[in-house]
Amino acid sequence: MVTSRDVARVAGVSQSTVSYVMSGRRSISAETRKRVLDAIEQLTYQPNAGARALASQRTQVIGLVVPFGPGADTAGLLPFIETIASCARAEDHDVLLVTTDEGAAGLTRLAGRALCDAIVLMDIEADDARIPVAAALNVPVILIGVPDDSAGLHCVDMDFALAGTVAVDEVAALGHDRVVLIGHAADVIERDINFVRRFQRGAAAAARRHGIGYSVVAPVPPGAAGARDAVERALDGGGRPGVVVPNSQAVAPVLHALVERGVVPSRDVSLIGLCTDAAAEATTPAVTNVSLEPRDVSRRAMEILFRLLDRDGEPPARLVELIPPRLTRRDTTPPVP
Amino acid sequence: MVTSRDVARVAGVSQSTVSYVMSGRRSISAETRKRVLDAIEQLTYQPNAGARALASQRTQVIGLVVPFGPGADTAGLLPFIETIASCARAEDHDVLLVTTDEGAAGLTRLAGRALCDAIVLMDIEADDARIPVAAALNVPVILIGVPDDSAGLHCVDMDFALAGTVAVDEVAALGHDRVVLIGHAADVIERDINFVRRFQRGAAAAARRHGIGYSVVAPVPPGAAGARDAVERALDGGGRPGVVVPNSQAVAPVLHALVERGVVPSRDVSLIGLCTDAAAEATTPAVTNVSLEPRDVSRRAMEILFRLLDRDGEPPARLVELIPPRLTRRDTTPPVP
DNA sequence: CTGTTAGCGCCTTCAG
DNA sequence: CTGAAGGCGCTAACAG
Repeated sequence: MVTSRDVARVAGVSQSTVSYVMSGRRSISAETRKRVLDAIEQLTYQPNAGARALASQRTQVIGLVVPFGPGADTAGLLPFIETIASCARAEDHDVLLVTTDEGAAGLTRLAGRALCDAIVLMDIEADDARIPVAAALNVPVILIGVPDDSAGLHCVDMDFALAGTVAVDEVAALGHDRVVLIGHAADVIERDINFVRRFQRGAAAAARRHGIGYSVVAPVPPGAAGARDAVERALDGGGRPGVVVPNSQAVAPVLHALVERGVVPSRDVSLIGLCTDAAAEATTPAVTNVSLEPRDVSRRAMEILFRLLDRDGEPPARLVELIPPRLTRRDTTPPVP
Repeated sequence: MVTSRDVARVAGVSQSTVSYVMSGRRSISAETRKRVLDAIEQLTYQPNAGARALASQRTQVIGLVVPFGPGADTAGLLPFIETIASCARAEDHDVLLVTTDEGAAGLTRLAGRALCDAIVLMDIEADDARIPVAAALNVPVILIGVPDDSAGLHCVDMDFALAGTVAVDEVAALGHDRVVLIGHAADVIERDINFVRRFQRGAAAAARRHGIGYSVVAPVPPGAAGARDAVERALDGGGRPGVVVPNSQAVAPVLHALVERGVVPSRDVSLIGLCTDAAAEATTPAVTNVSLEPRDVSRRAMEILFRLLDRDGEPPARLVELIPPRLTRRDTTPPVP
């Protein structure tokens, strides 16, 4: 292993000068700097992360707590992780992965052992036992998701209420006289991730405003059978409803269940999914969707987190930030009149 | 921050005794041990990771290099990451995420800065520029994927050749007189991940052995149009072919393209996908599949990696290990006669 | 502008 | 069975 002392010897300077050249926290003559940088290059020196962390109290690591394990909404997770990793690297940080099944213990471990400088916490439940623990840590924490009480922690999430509004606005604009939400599986509802409620609230309010019918079919068991049954109930009211599916997992099954019954989306019904663009384009026909923009959410979360890490950069005053969704018209809705 | 000296003071012992109680590398009287453990509990002491790494030359971190970024096979990635994280935690290690787009630089950073004790490298190309770099590092490396030349590194992968064999064996057992492979997108073939070749080799050999027809439709552009076109060509030969789709992304589109044409899987053709069980169950109807067992592969990889980390535990003599696939019969093939 | 020095918190050898 | 002491490699005062 090559240390900064080796570099110092080769460059003919003191070890601390090497340190200062790397950190830039002191002015160094051009000539000395060059000698040091040359020595660094020649020896392919890299600073030891543990030693640096010990001395500086900075690990340059972001802890990321992701929902793995049973019952996790594992589907759209990758774009989050990917964006978070890339934002971290852009600020010269690395990402340490911790899984949700460690619970609050994972958080205290991250902070207590000084494994990271800041934490991103995903998969937040409405009444999440980890929130008070997270709030008491001595490192900044950002939540992706909005709990009932964030205990003073900053949160970023998609704007599910607005997503509901946007979806129902579109249904109304397409001239339907009623909208049916085909909702979530029972376990998701029970876990009480509050986006379910938030979406429905936005959708219901929009329906009321437009004066169109509003109903919810839920819970929807996962798989083809559950979707078939839900579609059956959704079409029960007759007419030409707008069908909104605020559940990524259910979009494809519902679509297939409709097609199976000979119901042609865009002609007989309108179908709008709440899912990623990738998922919306993967089905046949491609589904008109309200997108969850995981990348925007993650990017914003990291922005706030790094502001929290800088003592000078003031963090945003607003504790909760909601990222607006985007509607993309595809093949399961007719053109807007 | 509470340190081991604080614990020592409270317990009335020396700091080194605290260290020995935690590591167990020295026999400690029952009474002393209890006093120390009580103090640890009382103060909720946790050892500082940086200090420990500096002193012990062990970070208790596994570096995981995952294929994010453009053109990555992002689909079935999560089970790998999840399993690797869980195996790491089971051995009291954490996982540091590095993305493929850092290339070889990511590897030298992980090792050079002593950010981790060992590295898992995924998404290996046949002629991968990172292999020689990885082989020269001073930390153990395990490859998930098999390059042409592993430079002495241990590799684990799915047995794609056997997967091809198993799929075609099933097609033959179902009485089809020809099998059609609906292959990969052009970019995957060009990237030269060698599983494409391996699968086709196994499939072709099996077809020859059974004396049935064998043809490949490739490249297949992503999306519904590409699938429709591929299905058209696949059915061109007439009769009642067995269709094998060794491309997770294409399984659903191909299925839908078949249904669209009024071809009923299991009655008119047999359809076998190469994909995860989750993906196979997500379509309607559920697809008979040969599963890639990412969990088995990851588990085995971590097993080898930790053996490589133990100086006493001898690593397996065999450098390349292939995990056998598993065939699950679902709704797109008839019952085996 | 540069060098010297005192830790950061823990592991581990050497003494007892 | 336990303590004392040195050092892991780096940062950041303090002293010129």
